[in-house]
Amino acid sequence: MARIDDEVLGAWRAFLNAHAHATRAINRDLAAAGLPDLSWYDLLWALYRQPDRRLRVNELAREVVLSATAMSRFVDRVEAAGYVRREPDPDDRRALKVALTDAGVDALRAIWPVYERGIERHFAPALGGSAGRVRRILERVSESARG
Amino acid sequence: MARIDDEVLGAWRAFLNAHAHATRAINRDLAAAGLPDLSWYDLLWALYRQPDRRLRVNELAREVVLSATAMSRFVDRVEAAGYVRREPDPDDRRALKVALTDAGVDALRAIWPVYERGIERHFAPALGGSAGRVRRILERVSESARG
DNA sequence: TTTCTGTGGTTGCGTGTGCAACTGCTGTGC
DNA sequence: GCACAGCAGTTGCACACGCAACCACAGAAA
Repeated sequence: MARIDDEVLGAWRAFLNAHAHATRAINRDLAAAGLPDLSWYDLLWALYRQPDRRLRVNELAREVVLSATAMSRFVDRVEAAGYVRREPDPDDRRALKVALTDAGVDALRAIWPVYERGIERHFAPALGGSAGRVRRILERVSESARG
Repeated sequence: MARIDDEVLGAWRAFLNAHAHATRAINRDLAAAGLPDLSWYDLLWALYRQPDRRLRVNELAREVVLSATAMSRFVDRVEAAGYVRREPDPDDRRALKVALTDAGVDALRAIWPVYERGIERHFAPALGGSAGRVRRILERVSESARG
């Protein structure tokens, strides 16, 4: 049933399992602390990274790998929580800028310690000294699958 | 905002992105070929691996990392497609065995070529010669996150 | 200008998911 | 034997997702 290299297939299966277990574990930790989902952090962090802390809905969707539909509704929820605000884009009247609010920055800071600890406990130890190598490999995966 | 090693954090973010892009790419290929989702393959394959091609709903859920709820309904769909059959478990009248049917084996064989090609195109090239190393690292991630 | 193609964002619909609550059964403790 | 804690599996509910269809606007073409 397997013609491709067994180690490659094994790596793929391990990849799927590792992702499922690691994200579940971290989301469990976050929920236990009464904090929102991992994906909320990713969204807020994507905005925080920007010089003006703003991104169009579209760009945000690409940034956290979500469909435009899902992002539209996701922004609804995060906006209802007060962490972001939709603003008209002066350069393009079709578009909307999603702007990080102060409450959003607070949320980011509240989530990070638990998230960080999750990464440290569930992910980092397995890397040993190969973090850089693993990073480059996984970035290549993103790259070649994005097309 | 980041106290942990930047390479570790970078590896984590690359991990999330790689997973999102790779599974999307492969699911897109499968859908284009009129084939079911990647997760269907995983379910069928988990059964195929067993000596008697049977697993309890519970075990199946652990195998493909899904909640019992989700698995119950997932089995509904796959059973409706004729790829598996629910059978009473003679050893425990609470439990049900999910048995792979011949049509399920056919489905497995139909899906595999497209799936394989997806792995070869979107995942394997990035590994270079490190498939074994990556596999072991990711298996350790599963391990330490499963608790 | 006017038209036409295309893009940004949202919404209706069908579908997938988890949690909590439930049924039916197991197995231990008494 | 009989109660009772606990597990296997399913279901009601609330919520998240993608696709296709839609509206408003942009930008090139004529």
